[in-house]
Amino acid sequence: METDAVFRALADPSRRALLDRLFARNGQTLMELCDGLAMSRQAVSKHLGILEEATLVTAVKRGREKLHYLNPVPIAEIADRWIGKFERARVKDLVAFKTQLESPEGDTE
Amino acid sequence: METDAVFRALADPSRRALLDRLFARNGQTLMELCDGLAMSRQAVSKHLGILEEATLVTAVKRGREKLHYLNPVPIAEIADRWIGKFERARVKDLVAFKTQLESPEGDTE
DNA sequence: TTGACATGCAACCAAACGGTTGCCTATAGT
DNA sequence: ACTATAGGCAACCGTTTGGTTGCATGTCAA
Repeated sequence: METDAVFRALADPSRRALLDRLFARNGQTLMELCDGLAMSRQAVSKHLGILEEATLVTAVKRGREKLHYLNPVPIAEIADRWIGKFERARVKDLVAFKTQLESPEGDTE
Repeated sequence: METDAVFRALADPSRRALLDRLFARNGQTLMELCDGLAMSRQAVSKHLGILEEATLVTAVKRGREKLHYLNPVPIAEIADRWIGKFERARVKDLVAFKTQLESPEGDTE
């Protein structure tokens, strides 16, 4: 897996927002994903292209539309292979504790 | 936590390499971290500044040196709060896929 | 105290990035 | 057949980014 492409794709808040939207409802078209965002269709299309290149999003053409699907596997791989090595065990309890302290609701972003 | 700063800090391969180095041996000085990298000292210093701003690295001055320490908490928090939900999505999808395999007609509920 | 060493600061530069606009292609609906 | 709709492509633009160089500051050691 090209780890770098995944990290760079995740670096932009608009792209993370797009992943959030696909997480909320999978298989959306470009137009649907544009809806409500303060960006041109072409900007969203570029972001989706970057997400596709990082294999975080898979797209299927259906007629004149293009349906976009979230692929969480690369993220999970990063969590497993890269983040996991940073002393997951030692920190796990601390995170749970800190999370509870900071915001019982938890922020998604 | 400023999630965005962490994601942006992680987006650069040189910075991830620096985290790797600190993971291998914690508490290194700027000079030590420069060693072997094809970059000027100032470039490394900038990277460390960005990592510090993202709270991924903590630094302590000791005399004329500055010791850098890896702080894995922000990474673990991301894994927990943000990546975790996509992992759950993956599990869900796998379950759905498996269900469909087992009963192609779909469940009657 | 003088010189070497570790780091900080600021200006500068090319390249990448996020976004726009304009135009083109293909499919759907009437 | 014609028109509206969904999307793609490419040029362009301002800002950020990753890097450099030059100089300043602070600290150790002789």
